[in-house]
Amino acid sequence: MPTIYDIAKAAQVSPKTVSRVINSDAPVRLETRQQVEQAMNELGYVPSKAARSMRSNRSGIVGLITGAVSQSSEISEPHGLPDLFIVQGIQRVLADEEITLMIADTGGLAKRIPTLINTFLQYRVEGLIYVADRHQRISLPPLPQGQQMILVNCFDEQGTPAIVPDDQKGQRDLVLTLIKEGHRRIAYLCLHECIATELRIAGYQKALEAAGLPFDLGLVQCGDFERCEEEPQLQWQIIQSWLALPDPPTVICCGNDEMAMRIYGVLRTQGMAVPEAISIAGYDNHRSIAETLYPALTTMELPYESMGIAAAQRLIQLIRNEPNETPTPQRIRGDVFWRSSVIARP
Amino acid sequence: MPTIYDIAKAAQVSPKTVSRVINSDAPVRLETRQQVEQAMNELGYVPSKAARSMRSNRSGIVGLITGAVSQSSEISEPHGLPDLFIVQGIQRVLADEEITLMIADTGGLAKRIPTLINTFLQYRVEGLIYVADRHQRISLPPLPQGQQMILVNCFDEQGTPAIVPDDQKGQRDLVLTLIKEGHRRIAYLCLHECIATELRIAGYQKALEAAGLPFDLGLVQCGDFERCEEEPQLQWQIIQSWLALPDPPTVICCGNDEMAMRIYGVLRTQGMAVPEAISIAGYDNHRSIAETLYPALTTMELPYESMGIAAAQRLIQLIRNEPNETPTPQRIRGDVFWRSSVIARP
DNA sequence: CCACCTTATGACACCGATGTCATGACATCG
DNA sequence: CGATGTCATGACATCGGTGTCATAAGGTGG
Repeated sequence: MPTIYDIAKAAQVSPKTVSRVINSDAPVRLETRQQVEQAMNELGYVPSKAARSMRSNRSGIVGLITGAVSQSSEISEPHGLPDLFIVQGIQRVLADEEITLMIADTGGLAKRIPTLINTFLQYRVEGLIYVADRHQRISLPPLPQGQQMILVNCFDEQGTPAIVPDDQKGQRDLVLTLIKEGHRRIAYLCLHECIATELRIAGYQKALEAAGLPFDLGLVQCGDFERCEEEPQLQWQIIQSWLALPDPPTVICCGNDEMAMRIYGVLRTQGMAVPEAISIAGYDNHRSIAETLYPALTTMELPYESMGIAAAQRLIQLIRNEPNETPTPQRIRGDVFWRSSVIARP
Repeated sequence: MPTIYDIAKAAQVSPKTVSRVINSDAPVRLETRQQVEQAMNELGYVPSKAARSMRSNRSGIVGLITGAVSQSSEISEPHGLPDLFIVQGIQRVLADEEITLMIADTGGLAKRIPTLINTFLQYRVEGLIYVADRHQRISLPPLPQGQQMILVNCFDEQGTPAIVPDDQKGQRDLVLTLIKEGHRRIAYLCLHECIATELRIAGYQKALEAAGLPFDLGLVQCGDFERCEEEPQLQWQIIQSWLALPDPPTVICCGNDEMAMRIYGVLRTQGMAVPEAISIAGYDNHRSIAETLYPALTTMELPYESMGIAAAQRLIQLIRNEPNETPTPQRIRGDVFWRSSVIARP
C-alpha cells in the first residue's frame, strides 16, 4: 500500500505538499495538485487512519457492545432479537458524522465486557455504546476518566446517560387507543416479572384511570409460562376464566407480539375467531410477526430504531462536549400500529 | 492517556524495556518487570493499537458490510432480518483470534459500498466480509491487489470466495424427512422467483425422485402475493384447489416460515386445524416464528450462524495465506427442525 | 586470565501522517 | 526601490509504539 512518500516521489513534490492536497488545508498550485492527484490515482493511494489518528488524537471510531445478559453468566439464546434495529439507528447517525462503528458481542457472557472495553480503548474509541437485549438495570465496570459512554435499552445507578423505551407511556397509549375505539373491558396478559412488565402494567392502569374506567385486578394475569408443554392450556384457562366473567373483556393485550401470536393459535384451536370473537393487541411491533400474522396485529412499537438514533446523537453531543439538559434515562416514545386484529366497538 | 514514555519515566527504565514487558519478547529482570507493571497499573496504561499497527502493519481489524440491496437503489425495509446471526457467527470466530470487527451498513443503498470499503481500507483492515440479506448474485467494485474478501449469503461471477446456504439440499432433506414420516402427496407453496426458490424447488424434485414419487407440477404453486389485500383469499384458492384433487396433499411445504405463519391463519380461518387436517412445514427456522407458533413449526434451518462461522474461518485462512481446497461457493447445510406442525402418517 | 557468550538494558531510527517553522518567488504599497 | 505581505513549497519534529544494534555486567570454558 503506497504512502504519501511514494506519492511525493512520483509527483516530484514533498510529502507535506501531498498532505496539503489531501486535506486542502493550504493553497497548492493547480498544476502541482493535478500531478499529486494523478499520482494518487495511479498508485491507488488510501490514507492511513492509524498514522493520521496518531497525530490528531482522533480515532473516528465508536465502540458498541451488545449481547450481554447482565447478571447471569450463562449463555443466552438470542431469539431473533430485533435489537439489531438499535444498531441500525446508531449506524445511520454515525455514518453521517463519518464515524466508524466497531462492534463487539459478549456472546452472552457478561464477564467478557471488561476485555471488550479494553480492546476498544486500545483503538482509542471516541465513545462507547452499550446495548442491552431488553430493558433492564445494569452495572458496568468503571471507565477511564473522560471516556464517554451511553447506555441503550438499559440504565445504571451511577446516572450514565441512558436511552430506554417508554414502556409506561407506550402501554398507556395503546390502551387509550383501544378505549377510544370503544373497548371498555380490556384484559392484559402480561409477561413474566421484569422492568418492562412493571412499567407496562402501570401504563395500562394509567390509561384506565385517565378514561375513568375501573381497574379490575382480575383482568391482569401473567400469561408467560416459558413455553412449557402446557402453556397453551394454561393460557386458555386464563382466557376462559375471563370469558366466564359477567362482563368479559372484548380485547386482550398481550405482553408482546410473540405472545399474541401464540394466543392466536390458542384461540383458534378453541374455535374462536380473531378479531370477531375477541380482539388481540400485542407489544413491540416485531414486524416479522405483527405484519405477517393473519389478521395483522395491532401493537405498540418498541422504538428501537429511534432509540438508536437518539443514543448516537446524544453520544456525539457528549464527544463534542455540547451541553445537554435531557434527564437520564431518556425515554423514547413509540407509535401505535393499528392493524386488523382489533375491531372497533360501538 | 499515558504512553510507554510515561510508564518508562515512572518506572525509571527506558521505553523499550516497557515495550518488552508488554510483549514479553525479550528477557526482563523480575524486579524491573514488577516496577513497570506497577507503573502501568497506577497510571492505567492502555497500549495504542494505532501506533502498534503502524509498525507491525497488522491492524487486527476485519471489516463487514451489510444491509445492501444489490441491484436496486431503493431503501429496503428490513424485516427483522435474522442475518444478524451471520454476524454473530462471524464474531464468535474472530473474537477467539483477537480480531476486532468493524461494521458498516449500507442502509440499503448499494452505491454507498465503495465509500464504505474505502473507509475500511483506511483502517487497513486485514479482510473484508460482505453479507447479503438474502441468497443472491452480486457484483462488487474491484479491490486493491492483495485485499482479501469473502462473500456471505451471496456470490459473484469472479469467483470471490463465497459462503451460501445449501437451499437445494435443504429443501430435499426436509421433503425426504416428510416422506420418511409417511407423506406421499407433498404440496409446495413457494416464494416469488429468486435463487432460493429455484434451488428449493429443485431440491423438492430431487427428494421426490429419490423416493420414487411422481412429480406433480400442479402441487407446486407460488403463494407469495406480496401481502396484498387479497393474499389470504388467493392462498386459500390454491389450497382449495389442492384439496379438491382426487389425491390431495397431506402436507404443505411453505416457501419460508413467514408464509407458513400466514397459512396457519388462512387455514384456521377456514376452520381447518393444523396439523390434524393438514400438516405444514416452513423454511428458515426463523425462531421467533417457528418456535413461537402454536403448534410449533417443522422447518428447515437456514444455517446463518454456521455460515458466519464458516465465513470467518475461511477469511482467517485467506489472511494467513493457508491453502484451501473448498470450491466456491461453499454451500452450508442446515438441519431439519421437527416440530408439531407435521404429523406422521401410517 | 582472556576470549566468548548470555542476560538485561538503552539509544536510535522508523512506521505514515501532520503541525510548525522557514524559505524563495512574486505582488503590493508607500 | 526597499519594506511588507501573500503564495507555494519544503525541512524537520512529532504522535506511540517496535525493530535493530550497541553496550555493560556477569558467567563459562580453554
